[in-house]
Amino acid sequence: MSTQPPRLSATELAAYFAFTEVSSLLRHAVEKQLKDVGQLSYVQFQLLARLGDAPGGSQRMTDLADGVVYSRSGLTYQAQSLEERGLVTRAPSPEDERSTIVAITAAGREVLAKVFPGHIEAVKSLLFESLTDADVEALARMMTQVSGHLRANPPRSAGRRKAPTSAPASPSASRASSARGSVTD
Amino acid sequence: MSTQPPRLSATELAAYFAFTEVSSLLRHAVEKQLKDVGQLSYVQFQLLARLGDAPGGSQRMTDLADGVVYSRSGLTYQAQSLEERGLVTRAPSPEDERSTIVAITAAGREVLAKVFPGHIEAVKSLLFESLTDADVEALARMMTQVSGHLRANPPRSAGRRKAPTSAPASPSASRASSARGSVTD
DNA sequence: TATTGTTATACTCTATAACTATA
DNA sequence: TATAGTTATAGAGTATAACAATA
Repeated sequence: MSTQPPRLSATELAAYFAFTEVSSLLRHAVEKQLKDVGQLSYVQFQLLARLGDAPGGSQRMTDLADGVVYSRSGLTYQAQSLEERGLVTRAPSPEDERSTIVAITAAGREVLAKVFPGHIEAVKSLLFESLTDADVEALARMMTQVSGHLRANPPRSAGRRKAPTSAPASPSASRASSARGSVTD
Repeated sequence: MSTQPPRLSATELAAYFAFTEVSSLLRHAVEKQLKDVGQLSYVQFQLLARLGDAPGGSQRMTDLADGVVYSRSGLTYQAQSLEERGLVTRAPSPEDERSTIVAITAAGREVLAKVFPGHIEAVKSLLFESLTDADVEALARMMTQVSGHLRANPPRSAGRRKAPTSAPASPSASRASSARGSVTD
């Protein structure tokens, strides 16, 4: 009824389906492992892992959120949950009293350590076991490439506005600032 | 503290992280598009798409579930939701009165058609745009391989039991039967 | 008894909007 | 006014267990 619908080649379709299936199964398995072994959701694991890597084991809420893709309130929710379990602490930043500094505790590191082996094993056996070294290298290159592309082109609506019917976007300013893939998007 | 922890090579790590990030961002973008354009969750889209491909546009609940990885109740929930919106119908099978046959409706196909272009475009621009044809082919091969591997080796606990501390599970029977990667696992 | 599916229920997660406080 | 974070709240999704009906 309008512009030619975009198409995927047979190879692209196959790649997309298989990619989707793999990531879905892998994610599912990993989530189960994290939950079974460490009572952690995937997001919580990511947060802990980030903190574990961060210098000083701590980060501001905003920086933590960056990349974990959730809403601010979602991060607060998870951080609270982790704090209640004693895996992280939260304290106002001395430098900027508006900020909250989240820091991983020893207990947090323990959980991380407890969970890691199984996590890695799962990834190894599920994702890498059936790939050659060359494949893994190619995969790393491709995914890094795509990932960079995604970071550079923050997916907007990802399916452009429906029929706008009205003005083709007079920039109401405000939005723009979101610059680097902030929390929500 | 026990057996040598498994390790990932630097390349594997990079591949895993990038893979994870890509699949996460892609999934997020696709979910947004499906929701914006067709008020569909990803699962609902998958169900509709399956039905759309199925001969006669219909399938048994059990067969539908197979591969979508959710619990039976979860499928019932989604099927109900789709039925309420008139996108599918549900009726007992004539052959086996225990079974429920789910069939996509014309309205269901319309939604599918409405959602498809944006979906494909998103996949194209987010996943494939930065890859060469050769890359796509390699990706398809790898993912198909891994996917086959995963289907062959249904991820069990994916992270062996913790220290049981108590009774190591006296099998209350019942459970075992789940045989072929059924719904739940 | 085993299988198919639904219901009841509880819980986790996410998102929006309103709000507080600092800058 | 803009930024950082929290709270209140509502809604979607998932899982478990109990259940009903058919095979």
